[in-house]
Amino acid sequence: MKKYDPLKICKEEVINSLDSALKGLGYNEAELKLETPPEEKGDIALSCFALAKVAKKAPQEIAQEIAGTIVLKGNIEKCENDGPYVNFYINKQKLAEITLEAVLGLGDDYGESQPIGKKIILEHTSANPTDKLHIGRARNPIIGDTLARILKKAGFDVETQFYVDDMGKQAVTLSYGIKMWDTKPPDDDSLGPYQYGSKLSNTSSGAEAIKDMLQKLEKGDPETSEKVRKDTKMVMDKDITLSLSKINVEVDRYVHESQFVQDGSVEKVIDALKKSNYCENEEGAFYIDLEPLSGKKAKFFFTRSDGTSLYATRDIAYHLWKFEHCDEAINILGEDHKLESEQVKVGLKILDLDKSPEVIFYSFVSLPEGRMSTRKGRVVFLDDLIAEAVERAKNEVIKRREDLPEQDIQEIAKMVAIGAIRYNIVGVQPEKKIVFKWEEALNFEGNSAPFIQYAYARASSILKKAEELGLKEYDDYDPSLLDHPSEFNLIKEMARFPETIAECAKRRSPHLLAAYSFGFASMFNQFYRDCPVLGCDDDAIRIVRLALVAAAKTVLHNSLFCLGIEAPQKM
RNA sequence: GGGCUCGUGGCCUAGUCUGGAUAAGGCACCGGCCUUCUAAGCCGGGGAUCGCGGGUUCGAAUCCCGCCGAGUCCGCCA
Repeated sequence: MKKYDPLKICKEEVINSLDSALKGLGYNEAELKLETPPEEKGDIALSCFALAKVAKKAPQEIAQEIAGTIVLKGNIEKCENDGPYVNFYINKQKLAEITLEAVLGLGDDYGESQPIGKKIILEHTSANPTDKLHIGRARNPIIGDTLARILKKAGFDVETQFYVDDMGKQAVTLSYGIKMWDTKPPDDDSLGPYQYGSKLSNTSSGAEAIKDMLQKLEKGDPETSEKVRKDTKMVMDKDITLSLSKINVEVDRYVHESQFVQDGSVEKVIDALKKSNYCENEEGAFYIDLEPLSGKKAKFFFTRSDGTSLYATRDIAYHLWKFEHCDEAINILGEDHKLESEQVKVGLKILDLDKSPEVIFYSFVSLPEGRMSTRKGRVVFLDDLIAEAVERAKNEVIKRREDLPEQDIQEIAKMVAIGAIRYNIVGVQPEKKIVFKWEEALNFEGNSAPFIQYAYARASSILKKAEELGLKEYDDYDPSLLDHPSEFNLIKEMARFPETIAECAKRRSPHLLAAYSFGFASMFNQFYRDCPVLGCDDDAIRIVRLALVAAAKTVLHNSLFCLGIEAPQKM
């Protein structure tokens, strides 16, 4: 497996020679942490501060000793002492050889790890099926889908799930809004069915009707269940699943909340929680006191006084089911769900489950005017963002490529627009809040998806022209002919891809992949400037550069794929 | 008021987990590069008391404490 990870091969060689050198010098218990030195100071470095502490010697001295005794072999050609550091230099031609072999040999599989044999259920989005998605909620599928793609590449068996809330007050409110629409439509035509139901819930008759429907729903009344299912499905199909597919997000499984009420598992959760020592009762409603269990000064109500369940109660049943089907569960949730998530974790612990979901919380997206609010009409919907992005991208394409037919322009505009949206959101750490600005969300240059797509299009264009020139065979390239720094920088960055994927998966950090992809595209652009491929007058060099371009194209493709961004052949 | 999160050039972000080599990019600004594979690109330049104050350490953007500012939660809502 390690032969698929060129950088790892080199690092292991460094570790092996360090091991023997350190043993020879009497530093037996050393734990070796390798780092990446600044440019021009080699490829792999060992800092000797930790050793200095154990050996009670100056780190400079130790570094010097190591550099003096180390025996190098394989792909490492040089080792230098620089102050408290030992810097290792990889043989550039050899790195080129093993990297190109790995990338060209594996193609789309380059960067992929062997199957780990672990199943992860990754729940994301799970937006209320009451309304269309706005850009704040859109952070959820973008983080979730990207992470799912990365985890798959890293060897996990991943299933993504969307938890459809077809129970509870909001679902009933939607249904009631739709029901009343026929009898007496709202005066205010800006209201959607959910907002209408919500408005009616402020009247005593509305509140009464909703409460009545809710009880029927929870007791499994067939007519009510059927209506709510139908109404929520309508919103899911029309407003949510469709929007998600526009940004390249396909969810593997939609899990309905009602399932857990109907199969009795929610009832079992309630019974079990009631037996807990931390359970208390307030006017007929049951709750768990969270303070002794998690230090949070809050009451976790898991039934209403009429005995019906609450959201977190049902979520516990869902998680019990989840853990019957996976080894690890990851949830992507808005930061407003922190307490609810804590309730679920506490509930699972009370029910003696030793597993707990790992949760990634993201901060809200706000507008420059302030927090988004549907009620105040201060909101940007995902569909509108997409439409605007496609429109602007189309103008950009037309500006540059008036030669292309309408259909190509449209396709490229779509790829660029969706890419820009996804990249812009996934590039930021989830816990940082985002203030939405059109010019940033639709940024098409610099650190953006189109920058990466452009590098891909350039690589594609070279290969296509090569083929037209009859140069489609470059299997017998000779890596030893490479010697330009831009070629080696590109190779080095390429060699880092498998490690990057593994790191992103381990840290559950999709934003690191965005940064890597941008850096790699930048390397490619520098190579493009410095090293003519088709125009190269030496046949053999042209061949090896073609191989390099093909490999770069593969890495760009694999990066973009994991980011859920399409790779255009031309733009 | 209490809990959790965030604070890095004019603006946006990486680096924080795991403390180490001159704090890394992008946008904007200034100056260059299209008779050679797509200028959505490339090269150069200016611009940072890493919110503030203490502490730990040979060494702190990074770890600890306090303060200030912002977000979020503290519903028999989801």
